[in-house]
Amino acid sequence: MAKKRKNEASDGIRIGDKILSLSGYLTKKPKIDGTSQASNEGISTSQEGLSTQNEGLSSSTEGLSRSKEDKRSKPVGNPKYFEARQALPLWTRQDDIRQKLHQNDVLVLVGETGSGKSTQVPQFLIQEDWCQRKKVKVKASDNGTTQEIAVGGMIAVTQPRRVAATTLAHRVAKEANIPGHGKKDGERHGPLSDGLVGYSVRFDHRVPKGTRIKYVTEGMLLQELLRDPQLRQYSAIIVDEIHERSVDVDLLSGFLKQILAGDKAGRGGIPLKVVIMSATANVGSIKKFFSDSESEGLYGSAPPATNPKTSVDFLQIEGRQFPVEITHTPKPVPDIQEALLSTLFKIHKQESLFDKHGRKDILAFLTGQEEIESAQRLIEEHAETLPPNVPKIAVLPLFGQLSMEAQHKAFQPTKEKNTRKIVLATNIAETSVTVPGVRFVVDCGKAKVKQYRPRLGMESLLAKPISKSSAIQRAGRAGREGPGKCFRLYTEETYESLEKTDLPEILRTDVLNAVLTMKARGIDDVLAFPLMDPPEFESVEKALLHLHILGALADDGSITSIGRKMVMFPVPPPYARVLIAAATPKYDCLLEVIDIISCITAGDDIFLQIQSEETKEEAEEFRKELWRREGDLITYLTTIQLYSAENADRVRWCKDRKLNVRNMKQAMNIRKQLRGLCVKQKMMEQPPADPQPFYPITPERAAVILKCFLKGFALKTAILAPDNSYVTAHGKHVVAVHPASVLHGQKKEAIMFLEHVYTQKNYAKKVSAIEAQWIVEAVDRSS
DNA sequence: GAGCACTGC
Repeated sequence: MAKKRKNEASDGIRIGDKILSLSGYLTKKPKIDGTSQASNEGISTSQEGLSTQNEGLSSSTEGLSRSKEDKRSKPVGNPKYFEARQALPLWTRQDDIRQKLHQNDVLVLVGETGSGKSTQVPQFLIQEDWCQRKKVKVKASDNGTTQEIAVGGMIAVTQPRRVAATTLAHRVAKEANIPGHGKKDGERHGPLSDGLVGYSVRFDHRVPKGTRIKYVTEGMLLQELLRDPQLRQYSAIIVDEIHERSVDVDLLSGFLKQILAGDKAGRGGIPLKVVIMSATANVGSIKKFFSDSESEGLYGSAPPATNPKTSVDFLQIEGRQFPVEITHTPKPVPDIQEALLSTLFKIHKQESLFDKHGRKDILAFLTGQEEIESAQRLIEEHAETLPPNVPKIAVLPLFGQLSMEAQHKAFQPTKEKNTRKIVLATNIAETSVTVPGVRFVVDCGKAKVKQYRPRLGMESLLAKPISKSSAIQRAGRAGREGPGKCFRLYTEETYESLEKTDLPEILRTDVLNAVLTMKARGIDDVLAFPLMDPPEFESVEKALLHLHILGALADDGSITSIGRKMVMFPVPPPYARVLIAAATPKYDCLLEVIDIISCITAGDDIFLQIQSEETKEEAEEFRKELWRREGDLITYLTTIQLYSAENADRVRWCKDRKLNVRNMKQAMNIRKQLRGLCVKQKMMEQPPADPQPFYPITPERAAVILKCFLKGFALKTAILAPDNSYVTAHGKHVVAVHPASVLHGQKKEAIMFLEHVYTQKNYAKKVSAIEAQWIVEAVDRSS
């Protein structure tokens, strides 16, 4: 992998009439002398293959006394769960795990679904000597005085999703807490009040006194890093589900690598142990990333590594999966819908509805809503023609934009006795949710992926071939409850031609937030930051320039006070910039801006798409009261203001207007969080509590709010051309107003859009009507 | 006239 820095010569970049010097953060740091790093001592790497045969044997006893180990192999915690825990594939390997971490700082653990790694590994480690809290003396960095602090004692387990973190915490709390111990009077809600196990996710924190194991979302640990760069309260960090490769986990890996390679002075000499857990076996690059002492940054320079020896070990645990028989098509299929239909009905006719393991339902992976809905129609039509002696079919769609109830239906067994369930799902069923009862998987081999194009400054959302790893994951969904079958609607050659793994998110998204995250955590030379998959130089450069335009970075590339303020808000940097502008006397519209940003960042659109024609008319009658000529942002504002003024039945209110109830609730959570943060940042006074009476916003006020949004989105504007198309002010692309926008089909002098996605066309989403003159004013930094 | 999936003191 050539990580050569391009554009070495660029010493200034023109933005409008301004030349920005990049010398401050594009200079290559001198490479650290390699002599001490050249030796490989201490790096004991992979023992793949061997380790799986070791099952049941606790191998070597070096470094640990035998008797101690024996004692530890017995479960600690609630006896009620001993039997289930001892049956887990991981159980017999616990001495191995302890041994490896006793000798090494990093353990890469591969364990398939059902191996029990997320629940058991922290429990195996918590009693280790190195995992105990210790009092140490550290020198304060500012005045050089020595102070005594406590280091370690806790284990953090990171998860990509909030639900995973909270459910795992509850599960482990039940297992680990000895009943009746430590429970205080009046604390009767759930085992988490006992201590030992806690969790911390956005909007929900339960970290009782005495917590030793803490489940957190990846973003939450990144946030903790802002306060404590050495993660001093932790003895170990367990990074779970690293194979999902979120941007957050990539950044976290970089910071962990730096802590591991650092001189440990900030931790009073106490090392941090790291367990990296993956459900897929292709962890070669991850092992290499953590063991390479000659750590390459994005473009070849190294972090200050005073302790180059990071020893990495490896262990693979077999999962608890039933075998899945995989069938490919002999020839490429010309029509996916046709192939799907014939495969589904072949399975349905040939396979029994039940066996000793239970139901035998079908899960089909398709690309998106449109494909799912047309397939549903075809299947239902064809099902009508089935002879009466064949079981019936119930088709259930499953995708993110569906209501909670509709999604729930896909998880529940069919009520009718003689009926087979066919779930037609997007990628949501690959990672986020598990559909019970599935014994057959049909895989179309594609998925829609969002990809950021740094050069165009826009995203695309298109169906692309999945990776091998994803295909294996999909097939695995057939073997959770009994032996299964997977039918791939593509040839074996096509499978062999697939990429090994998916493109990690950091290579698919705008790195704007990632770069600001690094800058705020003391990374001056972001190009030297260690990443498993460094983005292209141009992407980083674009992000740096964009952050400079937003005022988050100074001319020399250092973070500004605005930038520091921006990272306090859990929203993308342009939104954070708008929040800060809204608090200034010039705009003075913070409450309204918080309302709008809450709606936008609550998830997908708060307005549900309307399925049938009849409900459409009805809902549109209700929605008319929300629509505003100024565009989508002011429409969101009106919506959330009316929603929060609603006293009677908010769920009913949403249903009438076809609003996503879940997202509206989420928006209210975000609103509360943002208001709290703004009060804390002294950007406003404590606002009055809900419900507040609703007053429709005046056009003048709406103009102020939109001007304020331009402080974050001046680049995302377009002007109406003589041919009635909108041409972007930046880049001169033609954009069409997305059909979901209230401004769709309307002609305005100019528009501002918060999102820019290529699907069928170049679409502008979250659109507002503006005046061309406002764009000029917004770009002027002095105002 | 169109909508992969997550997430953040």
